[in-house]
Amino acid sequence: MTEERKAALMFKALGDENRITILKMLASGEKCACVILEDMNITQPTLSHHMKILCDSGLVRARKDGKWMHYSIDEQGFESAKSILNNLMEVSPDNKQEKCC
Amino acid sequence: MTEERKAALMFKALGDENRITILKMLASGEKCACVILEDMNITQPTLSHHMKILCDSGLVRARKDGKWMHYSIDEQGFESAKSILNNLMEVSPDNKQEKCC
DNA sequence: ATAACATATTGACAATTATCAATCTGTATA
DNA sequence: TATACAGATTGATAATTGTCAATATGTTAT
Repeated sequence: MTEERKAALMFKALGDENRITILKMLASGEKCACVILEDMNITQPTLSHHMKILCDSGLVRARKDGKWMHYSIDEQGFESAKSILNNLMEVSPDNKQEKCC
Repeated sequence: MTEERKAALMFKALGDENRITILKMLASGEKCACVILEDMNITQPTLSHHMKILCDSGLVRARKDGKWMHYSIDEQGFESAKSILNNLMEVSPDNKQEKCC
């Protein structure tokens, strides 16, 4: 997978209003799915869908406890997002300044 | 507009492979549209569409010079993106830890 | 075992977004 | 003024993504 694709996937995960709301909730600590669901105007399958995207992106970790799923921010994933954002600004060797028209 | 919506819009702008490629090109300095277009496998209207999204998000600035458009990274927009990302982690007053199931 | 519950998965549909061809607008130049 | 060029806009279509109802899976309690 290209760097560009990786970056785009990470930001796609962040590019949804409901997922931002979920991340903000998780900022205050681990939450189980049912608590997140209560505070949001979406159905349970939709929440499950969003949690999958957040976990796949590395931004969120899941912990199973009996029949409950507990979700929390994955700090490492967030650091990764930050460095992807920072790396965008850095000039790569194959990306030299071209003479413009 | 809610904070969540603003954040989602910023990350949506970043959540496209072609736009990431464009941003990487701009990292090495200002480029005119025709140069960007040459290096990418998209048509001129599609590029124009992406540039609009990047400019609207505040990540890129446009400068008109005769019939050419020159685009460059807007550092302030990038700082804004970074702080949105950082603010996600911060606990807001209305976002207290709830007792979980 | 059975029932109740939490979450995941599936499949269908709606909304959004990316893309292109055609056309329009504005600018420079012959 | 006429022509050529750069980029924006429009309208149509394809691809992707978000959403829900229905159902499946796995877990706890009766």
